[in-house]
Amino acid sequence: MAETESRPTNFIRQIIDKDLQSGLHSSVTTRFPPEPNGYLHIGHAKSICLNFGIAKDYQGSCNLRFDDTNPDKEDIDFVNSIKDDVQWLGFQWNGQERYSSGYFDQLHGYAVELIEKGLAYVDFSSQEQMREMRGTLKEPGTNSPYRDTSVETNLAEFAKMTAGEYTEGHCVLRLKIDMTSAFMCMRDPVIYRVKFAHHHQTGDKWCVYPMYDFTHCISDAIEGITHSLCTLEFQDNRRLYDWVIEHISIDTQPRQYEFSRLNLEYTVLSKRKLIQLVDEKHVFGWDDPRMPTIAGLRRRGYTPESVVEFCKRIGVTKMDNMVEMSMLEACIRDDLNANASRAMAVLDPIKLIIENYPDDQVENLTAPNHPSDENKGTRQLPFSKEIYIEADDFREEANKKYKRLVLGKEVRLRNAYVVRADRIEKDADGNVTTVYCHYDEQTLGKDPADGRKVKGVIHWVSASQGLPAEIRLYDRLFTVPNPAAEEDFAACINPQSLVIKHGFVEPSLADAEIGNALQFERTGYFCKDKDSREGRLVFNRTVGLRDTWTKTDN
RNA sequence: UGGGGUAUAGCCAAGCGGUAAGGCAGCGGGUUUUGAUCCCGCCAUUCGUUGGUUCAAAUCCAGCUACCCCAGCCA
Repeated sequence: MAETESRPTNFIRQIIDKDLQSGLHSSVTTRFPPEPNGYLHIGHAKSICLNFGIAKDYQGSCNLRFDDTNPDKEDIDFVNSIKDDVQWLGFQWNGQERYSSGYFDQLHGYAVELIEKGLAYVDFSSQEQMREMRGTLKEPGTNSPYRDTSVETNLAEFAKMTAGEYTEGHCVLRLKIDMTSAFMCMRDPVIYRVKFAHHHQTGDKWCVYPMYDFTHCISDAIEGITHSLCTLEFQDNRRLYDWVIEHISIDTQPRQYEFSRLNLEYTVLSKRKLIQLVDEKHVFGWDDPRMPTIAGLRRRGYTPESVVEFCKRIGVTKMDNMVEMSMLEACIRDDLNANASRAMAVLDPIKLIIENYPDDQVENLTAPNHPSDENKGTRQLPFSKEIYIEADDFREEANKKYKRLVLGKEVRLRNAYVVRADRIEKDADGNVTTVYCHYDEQTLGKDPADGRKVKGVIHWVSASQGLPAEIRLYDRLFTVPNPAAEEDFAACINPQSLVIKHGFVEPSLADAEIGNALQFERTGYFCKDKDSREGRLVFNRTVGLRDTWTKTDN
């Protein structure tokens, strides 16, 4: 595909360049740290490409770490799908995958250390009380009555928490920082809560679980992460990240840098909303081809190369953004134009009968699989007296701008002969059902000998040899560019996001591979769906061909 | 006067004191047995705004404006 050859340059790579030049670091270690509470989406792809891309370009390494500190929301199925998706994108993490839960013992030890230093305390205030004491954005908070509990008592109480002697919500372990800080996250943040939940990695070993802010920075430090990259909403949390690292006995010093998350028009990219789409059955599942998930894009026919290229094109900055869908579509078209084999399929068939063609003759025409890449070879295309053409490709009358078949005029059948439409048959509703025509048998592979010009070319499928197929056409999932900004985003789901056609495809597609990209000429890019069964072909439209005609004229 | 961030074309985005890259989209034209592809051309006298410093400012300074994030025992 047409890749932008230059290496990406962005503010994070500039920081890394500086750190390497100054000798602060001699190598780079990054990490991709998803919480296994859902499937990965295209926004995660941006982070994956950033983290793994940096590791690759700087000869460093990138860890895959599951940030699994909240067993209520997490599931082993999600960790498996995430591993699959990262590998599908073409990246390999350093060694085994890691888990924050793998550090629970160490994390607990650091919590005890902070208690011993008088920097953490067990708080028995209710959640409501804690909220009141936290203050507001403009007013400082007030100290908890438990803030001055002795170290010995705190040690004992935390031990009891850990031993399961307190119920959920009864108490938490908090850091003792500053209840008047302008950073809300520094107002004595909770770092451990009681939770009697089964964990997919640690089972029932724990009934206290550490919070994100306490876990993430320490996990980074344990793994020797040099540059911890996350999204903008964690900018305030960086103060807490640094505070924790500074106050525990650990000798590495990871630094956090934040970049803006991806927003894509006409879809949603928040885990919560995607979960809702699946749970409320607005889509058929996480891998529904309309979903912006990696699994959905894959099933839709997007290639890993196209997704990586997209991430390269959108760049990495700190600016809030809303990327147009056309950017993503351009990436997959670039890839598939170069790499997809061509085929013919008729989505809205009407019959075309060639009256001067022998009744039972079936001719095997040879067609190239790609217009410019001869290495892709050729295929056999059976031609017969009765064929299907697209209903849109015929009109009883039309102006000269219409380059298809018109009654009394000629058109080229792609890879075959020139035909002239003579008469038609209509159904009760007045729709054309059959076009009768004559073909010029001298026009196979060459223009008419008498020099007459035939400007139009239309695709077709032999009626007797073609295979019936279900063809699924996808459109944007939402009717508005920014559904996340709506009061009820689910109310903006596009009712036309899936349109099913029953058409015919050329017989060479009988054993197409699931997911393998094809171009249905003049129509778009497609791939066979996993729902296909013996005798029941199902194709997904990945993206239509660029179309500068139906847009303007018609 | 809570704090933290961000402002360059319709969208994404380079730029880092020396006179506005690139991509997407769009618009013209050429080639074409895909209205695709490909090719050629056009598309910011101006960088949120107002001042200041300078021979020189998108880049430095000050004020202003707009937008995003923060008051989970979520991440």
